[in-house]
Amino acid sequence: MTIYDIAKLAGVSASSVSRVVNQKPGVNPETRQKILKIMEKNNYSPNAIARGLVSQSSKTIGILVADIRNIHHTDGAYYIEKELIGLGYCCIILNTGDRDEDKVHAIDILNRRRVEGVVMMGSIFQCDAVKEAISQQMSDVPVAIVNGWLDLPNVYGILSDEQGGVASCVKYLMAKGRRKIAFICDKPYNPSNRLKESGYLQSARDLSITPAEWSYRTENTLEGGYEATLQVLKEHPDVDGIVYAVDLLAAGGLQALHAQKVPVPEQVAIIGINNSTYAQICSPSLTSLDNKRMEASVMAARFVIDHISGKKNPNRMMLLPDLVVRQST
Amino acid sequence: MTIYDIAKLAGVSASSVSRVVNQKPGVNPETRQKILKIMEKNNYSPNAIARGLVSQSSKTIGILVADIRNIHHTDGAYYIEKELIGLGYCCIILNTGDRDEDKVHAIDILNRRRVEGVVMMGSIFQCDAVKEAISQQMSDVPVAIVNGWLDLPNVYGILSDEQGGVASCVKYLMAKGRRKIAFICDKPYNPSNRLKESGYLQSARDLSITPAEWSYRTENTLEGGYEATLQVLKEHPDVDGIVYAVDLLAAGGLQALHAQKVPVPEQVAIIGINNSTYAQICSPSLTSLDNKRMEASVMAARFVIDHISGKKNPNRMMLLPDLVVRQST
DNA sequence: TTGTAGGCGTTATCAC
DNA sequence: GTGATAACGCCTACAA
Repeated sequence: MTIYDIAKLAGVSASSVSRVVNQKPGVNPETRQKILKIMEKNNYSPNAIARGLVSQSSKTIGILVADIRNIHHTDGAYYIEKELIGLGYCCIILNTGDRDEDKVHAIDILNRRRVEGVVMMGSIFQCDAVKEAISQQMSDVPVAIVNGWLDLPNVYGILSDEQGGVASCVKYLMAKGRRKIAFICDKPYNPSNRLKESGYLQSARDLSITPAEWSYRTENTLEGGYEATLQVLKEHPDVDGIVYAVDLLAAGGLQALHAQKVPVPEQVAIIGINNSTYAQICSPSLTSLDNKRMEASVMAARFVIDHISGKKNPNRMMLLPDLVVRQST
Repeated sequence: MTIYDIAKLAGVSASSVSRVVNQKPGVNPETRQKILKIMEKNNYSPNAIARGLVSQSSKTIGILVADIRNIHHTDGAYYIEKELIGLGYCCIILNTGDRDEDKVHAIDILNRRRVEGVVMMGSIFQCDAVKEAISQQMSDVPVAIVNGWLDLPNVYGILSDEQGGVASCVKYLMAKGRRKIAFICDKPYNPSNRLKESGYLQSARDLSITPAEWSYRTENTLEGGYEATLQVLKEHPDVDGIVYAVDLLAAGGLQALHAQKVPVPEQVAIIGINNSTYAQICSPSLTSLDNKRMEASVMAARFVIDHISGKKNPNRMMLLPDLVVRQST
């Protein structure tokens, strides 16, 4: 059912139908009613693809996520979709995984579909491969990176002060009298994790330990946190505080501490990052660093929209995390 | 940059370029190389919108979710996207919320974009409003509903035996000697929850209680589970088992039981549903009903693809849940 | 092997 | 207030 079909049924031209569909003036009220009625009867629905072709606008935004199952990313996607849907945009969400070629491939897919903006969730998109792909293929649409940044004119970086955040976690534990503080990070060596690690290494210099020997890496799973924590306990029986790069790891660590009958927070105090539901569910509940992912996601969507509608924004900004104190410290 | 631009640069016609782009035969190898080189140099990328218009196929699938932040739904979306991306499809994910008009509106959006298939995640899409919208606007594309079903020729229902699942939870508790078993369900009165509730009510008839007085409803949040559990303890101090409709509620319940110094599972055994990460994180870890959401999601994607490629499948099928036993029982 | 012409469904620009 | 007509970028006969 096209505007031509409707036009034929109504005994008018396609242009008149188009005017009615788009609620434009310059059509006789009676004709309009007639057309409207026929459209309704045949439940006509305009073809967004044809519309996109002629108007040169897809009304589509791409969202790139390493893994949509990671709540931390999905939460952001929710707010982005919410911001955009009201403006007539749809979101195409692509899971890229963490391989460079797949990230570039995803950008290619979005480019072919002529998306009008892109939001990338996570620091793994802060890499040369993505930078090159953007500058080659998407140099004319806004790209916002949540928790990352690339030095290109059309890229907006909404960063979180991860380094300072982790440092504040360490300092909080120190203020509580802890001196043997370990750090357990998830594996992917992405910019975010590097910052977290360096935040730990720097602030831990004030401790009576060799920080590098107290910094661990493991898989971002419950088991990963469990195993790494056992290792910490084995290599450093005198540990009295652990900062985990992610709540999920802390949850796994908590189970390891329980298994070893180590009282939390009495003997070992622990802190997670993300302030997720996991942190609330754990027992004892987890003190966790709120790194403002939601706010960052909303900003990302706004920056993309603003760019489309010609409004200016700074290319780079940083949000400051807050520590949410619960029972584990 | 269009095929015409490339054609001009290469001194050939647009159709030759088109043939090269689509890797079709009937073009001189040398010409092909020349065109290829020019495409590369100008990093030409075909316009999927124009292509969609002429080929009458959007290569797009819509995914409807009440709330993408609900891991239970997102997990499914992940598998669906994974199945489809390799076939050249992209997914548009829409958060509908639970209001009928918003669900219908979402269907309208997908229809305008001429999606070639739809997957709806969750039983809330099993309702008359959606049924009417589908039969009016999307009667010619496959629609798969995960955990729901509508009696229309183009709709596939991949159901989970929620009723039997909850009944088996109750029976498992009975086999463990429990006799005072309560049921706490989340609020939305959707088909899934009705089935869960009736599964409880039926199997609880074998107990020495009045089931209706032991069946509760609350918000689907940690606090909801907490409060409802306190209420159960208050109204039925002799409770010795609780089945929660969702792991998150059980996690909240666990906190309430802890707060009231009720030992789990010694005094009260509890079971959740979904077998999510929450169940693993809790302490004690939660026995939980695995309702095969992942498998159902993969099936949904398959059915949609099969329908598009002309393969037949049953309109309705049911997956059987498994109980995953952990420490809470 | 190559090029031309028509059409996919819409919108926008003109005439009338 | 209306209706032709030409784009938009691509694909596919069909003709050369």
